[in-house]
Amino acid sequence: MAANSTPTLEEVARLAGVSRATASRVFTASPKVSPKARRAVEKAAEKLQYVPNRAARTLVTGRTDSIGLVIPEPTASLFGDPFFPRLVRGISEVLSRRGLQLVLLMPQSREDEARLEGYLSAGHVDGVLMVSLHGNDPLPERVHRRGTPVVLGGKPNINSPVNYVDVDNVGGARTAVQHLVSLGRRTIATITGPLDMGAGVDRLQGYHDGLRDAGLQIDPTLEFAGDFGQESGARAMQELLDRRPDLDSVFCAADAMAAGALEVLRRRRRRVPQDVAVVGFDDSTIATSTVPPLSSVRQPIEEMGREMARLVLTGSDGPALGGKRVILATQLVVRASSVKGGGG
Amino acid sequence: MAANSTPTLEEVARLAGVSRATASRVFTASPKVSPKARRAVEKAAEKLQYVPNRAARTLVTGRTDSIGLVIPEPTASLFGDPFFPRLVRGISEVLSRRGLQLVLLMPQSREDEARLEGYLSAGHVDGVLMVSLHGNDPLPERVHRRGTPVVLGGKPNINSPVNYVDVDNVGGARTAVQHLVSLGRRTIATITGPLDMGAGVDRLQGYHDGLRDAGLQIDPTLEFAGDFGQESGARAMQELLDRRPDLDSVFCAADAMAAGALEVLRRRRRRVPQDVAVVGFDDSTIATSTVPPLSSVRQPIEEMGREMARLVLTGSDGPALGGKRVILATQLVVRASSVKGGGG
DNA sequence: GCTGATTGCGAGAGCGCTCTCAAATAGTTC
DNA sequence: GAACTATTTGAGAGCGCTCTCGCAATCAGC
Repeated sequence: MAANSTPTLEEVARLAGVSRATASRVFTASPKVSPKARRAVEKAAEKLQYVPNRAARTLVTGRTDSIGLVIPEPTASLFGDPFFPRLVRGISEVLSRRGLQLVLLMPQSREDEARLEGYLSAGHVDGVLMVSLHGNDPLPERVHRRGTPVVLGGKPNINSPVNYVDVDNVGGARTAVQHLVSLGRRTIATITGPLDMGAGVDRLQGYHDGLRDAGLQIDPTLEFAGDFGQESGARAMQELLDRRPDLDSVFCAADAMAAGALEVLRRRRRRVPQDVAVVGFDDSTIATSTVPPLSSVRQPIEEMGREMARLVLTGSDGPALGGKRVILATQLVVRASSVKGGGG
Repeated sequence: MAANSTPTLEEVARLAGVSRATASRVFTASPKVSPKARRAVEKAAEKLQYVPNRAARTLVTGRTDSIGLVIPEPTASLFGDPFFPRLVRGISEVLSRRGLQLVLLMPQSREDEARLEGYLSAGHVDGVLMVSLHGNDPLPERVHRRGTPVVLGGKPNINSPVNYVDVDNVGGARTAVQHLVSLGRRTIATITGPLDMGAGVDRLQGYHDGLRDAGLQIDPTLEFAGDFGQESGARAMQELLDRRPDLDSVFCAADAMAAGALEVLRRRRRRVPQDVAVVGFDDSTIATSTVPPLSSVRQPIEEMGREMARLVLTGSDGPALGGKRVILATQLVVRASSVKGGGG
């Protein structure tokens, strides 16, 4: 009934009739404690509802047993959809097994990012994962230099000593274009992502590669940049149709943009896929809810998460080995936006 | 050049030629330090790249200056869409101003939840926000009882002493039904959310209220439960059409379910809105990308986030006052799924 | 029943910081 | 310039925990 505040190890030890050291050993799963002493401590802890104070433990061990995942606000909004939970699922799978806690951090502003750097540097986490940063964000390098293991999700667009895991954006985009070519399309436009992001650049690269494979010309009038968002896809489609009424297909670097494009195509009375075939990227939930359903490039998001987690853990054991990178394969999913009656 | 590890306050103080206490005062923005001493400390800190060790500070102050936001995995997937970033934006807005760090926690499994309870109880955060838990999850109460301020987003479906903020689900659903009634619809079906969630129950309640307002009968054959997901909406719509081919409208407790319903209506050759009017809930991005665009009930998500943050902060100042609650108004957005040519 | 391992335990130092308290310094007033 | 008051400063305790060390207890071997 008494409102005593959180119990300490000291109190548990006293109640159990052992020393603080012995009680500590029970909670650190550390060597040899007699079954009798162990039971006594466990019982006392149970009775007092004892939970070890994390700050105290961290102070002495230097470990926090948690890993941070940094997702800048704009990213979170764009990938609204399953990207985010799927990534977390993959990461968690690996961390859970090791008893580590995942904490997500979403800076909303420059100001937040500054605080975040302090947070990460202050030893709040044992390692940091970051996804799809814009431009050449200095954060990963800064944190890396301070000795915290860092793993990026998505290739940084500057050369950087930081480890990263990425999906094969180039290959995926190339496959998408090859698919359109195999369908007999020859005037293939693209709505690119932001070109200050690795994914944006790489998907455009893959588009170019695909054209080259087929002996087609790269034509700037067939390219228009979006920002991965639906609105931008609609705007881009309008512009492209105005410029090139003869286009017979479009590769969109994101499903959301493809959804925007489909809307415009419908308004302009172009039949999909007969007049214009459309392929997206991400294979998000949007892909199955558009009319017609969207052919899209699927990414192994969970696997990316798992790989990121694995990488950050090897970093936090040994010294951070610089510049490790892992690239994961993508896969084309064909639906009715490119092949009449195609796919699910 | 020497690889000395993270500098301590001691070292900064020595370099600045002051005592540890004075140096500490500089970083805690605490009382009177002479400009001269302050400058010396700041210079030393800059030179050593000093960042205060958070664990040590927490150990003595008992504060962590961070607030946890718990989002169970299934929730994160369902609200794929902007819900999540918008909520975070609202919360961050308030926390940022106070210099607090928001950390997100996404338990993926029962096991994770157990660890999470430990994490929260171990004093890792000064307060906890939780959204849309299923059933009567014991976590909030447990954490609350341990003395950590807790605020729920969404009404818990059991009576609980825990503070919460919710949107007016009853009122929103009621308005949606009134809208359908005003359109002359009389056979109004509903696809409900999961009835072990507050939002599910309340929206059904609002549906009933709306019918009652209009003097219409509550008819169980017009109700079918979904899980807020698109698939479940499709299944529910099929079932409802089989049972009641005469229905002239349907209120869906989530946009994703409405999207599933629209798909089925299209397959069954029912024109929307002429034959069947559809209204969703959430006013998510899905609402504008369906064909036709979806009338939907908009929720003030950011405001909910802000309110949650404010509430948890008052809790962490004074003693946690039990059972404070805040309900925020919703708003109907009319589009073409209920009114021909209607809305955006 | 004595010696030498082996195992279980407690004493105590100390992680890096904040904060109280009293000493030192600077500033006023008559 | 003495007597005070206001302002800065430093010494030191201690937050709750882990972990090294050395001692006590147990056990095996002969």
